[in-house]
Amino acid sequence: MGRGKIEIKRIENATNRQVTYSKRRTGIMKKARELTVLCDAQVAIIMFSSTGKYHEFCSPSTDIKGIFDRYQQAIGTSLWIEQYENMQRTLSHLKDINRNLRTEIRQRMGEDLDGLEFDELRGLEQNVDAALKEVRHRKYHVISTQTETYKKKVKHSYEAYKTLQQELLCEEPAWFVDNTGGGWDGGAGAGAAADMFAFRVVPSQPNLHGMAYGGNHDLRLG
Amino acid sequence: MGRGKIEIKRIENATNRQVTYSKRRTGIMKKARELTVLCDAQVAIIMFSSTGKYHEFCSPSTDIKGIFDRYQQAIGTSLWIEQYENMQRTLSHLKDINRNLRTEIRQRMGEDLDGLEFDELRGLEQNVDAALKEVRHRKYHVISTQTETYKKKVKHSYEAYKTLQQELLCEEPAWFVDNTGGGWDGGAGAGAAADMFAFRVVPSQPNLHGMAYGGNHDLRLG
DNA sequence: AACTATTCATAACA
DNA sequence: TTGTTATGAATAGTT
Repeated sequence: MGRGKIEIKRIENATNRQVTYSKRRTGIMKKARELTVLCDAQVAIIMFSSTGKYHEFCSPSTDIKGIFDRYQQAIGTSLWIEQYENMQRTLSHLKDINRNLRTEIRQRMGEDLDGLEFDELRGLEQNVDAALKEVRHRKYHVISTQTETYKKKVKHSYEAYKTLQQELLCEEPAWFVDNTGGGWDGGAGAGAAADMFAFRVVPSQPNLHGMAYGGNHDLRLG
Repeated sequence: MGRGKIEIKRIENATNRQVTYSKRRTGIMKKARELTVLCDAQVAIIMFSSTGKYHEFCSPSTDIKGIFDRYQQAIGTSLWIEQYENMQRTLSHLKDINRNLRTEIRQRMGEDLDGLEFDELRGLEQNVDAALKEVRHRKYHVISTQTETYKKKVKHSYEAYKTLQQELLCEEPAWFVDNTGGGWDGGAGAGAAADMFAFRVVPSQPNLHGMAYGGNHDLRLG
């Protein structure tokens, strides 16, 4: 079809190649459109020229993605579907784990215990009891560490004050005398620290901030 | 081209349509192959006939997936990417939630407490303490329910025995006399139930079966 | 981008 | 189905 038969091999002349690509591409697209109409078929064509230019054809009433999804189904399984189904599996596995974790937390909070056997309840009790001891231990550790820290701070503060007082009394006693009325003593350090904790600890809320141990979790699935 | 020009519209005769589909399909595939060779192009074609039969063409040195990946790049972004990224997001969100849940469980087990403030520790302690009370309460409920059940069973059993004994003594006293030596009494019911629990409860393992509250969880991510 | 001499694809038929 | 063939379409080389 043309002024002479041509051999089907790569056209070396780049211009010629480009022209032929353009003409034949149009021809194929037309044929595809005709096939679509005449035979009620679904057709998708994607083409890249040697210069990287891109063209596509797709029968109406669908799109490339639609035909490709169908193609993947037809071909059995593969390409993205495998990847996709893997993710789906991972997802539902994660959801299962999630559900179990939430159940365990609720049970560790003393909820949803109806399904448990006696032995399980006893095990849970022992475990929670042990945990409670651990938490208390840690709490005491933290409070005593903080207390020590405050004792040291107060002590340092007191020493700094003493030093300053000495220096001032030597150099300029007059304006400082008024402030000596209340007085400081070494024992005040520990006392102040203890008071501070008494204040911080006792009146604060039973419920926690941060990780919300008050059972305020969103226990639905995310 | 053919023994007469045809109008480009759906061929109503199904057989004709099928024949035309087959012939024209072959034609398009040939054209595509020629384009591939002549113009050094990449071509992918997917076709579905109206009867659902599937055919494809793909230029050599690549495959359908390859061309589609290139297509998606060319078109910018889209098709499955959005879907895929949604799943990816959901997945990593679930992983985050799981990690938090595991952390909470560990903390409720008395582990990983180093990062907690004093207030958090105090809240955790109160919460675990309350949970412990709940679990104990439930445990006592279960054991007392079971005890009641056993009491009733033993009582019924005893009554059945009494009835049977009465009937046998009236009708055929001879062969039954040997078995009366051990004797049953009303109080034995409660006693037997209590013994059974003593046996079931005391020697069993500290660790639990089933949900494994012994801390035997796989706390890595699934 | 048009033109046209050719070859090719295929509609109807067997 | 598959093959044949008369005919319309596609297009290679040219302008």
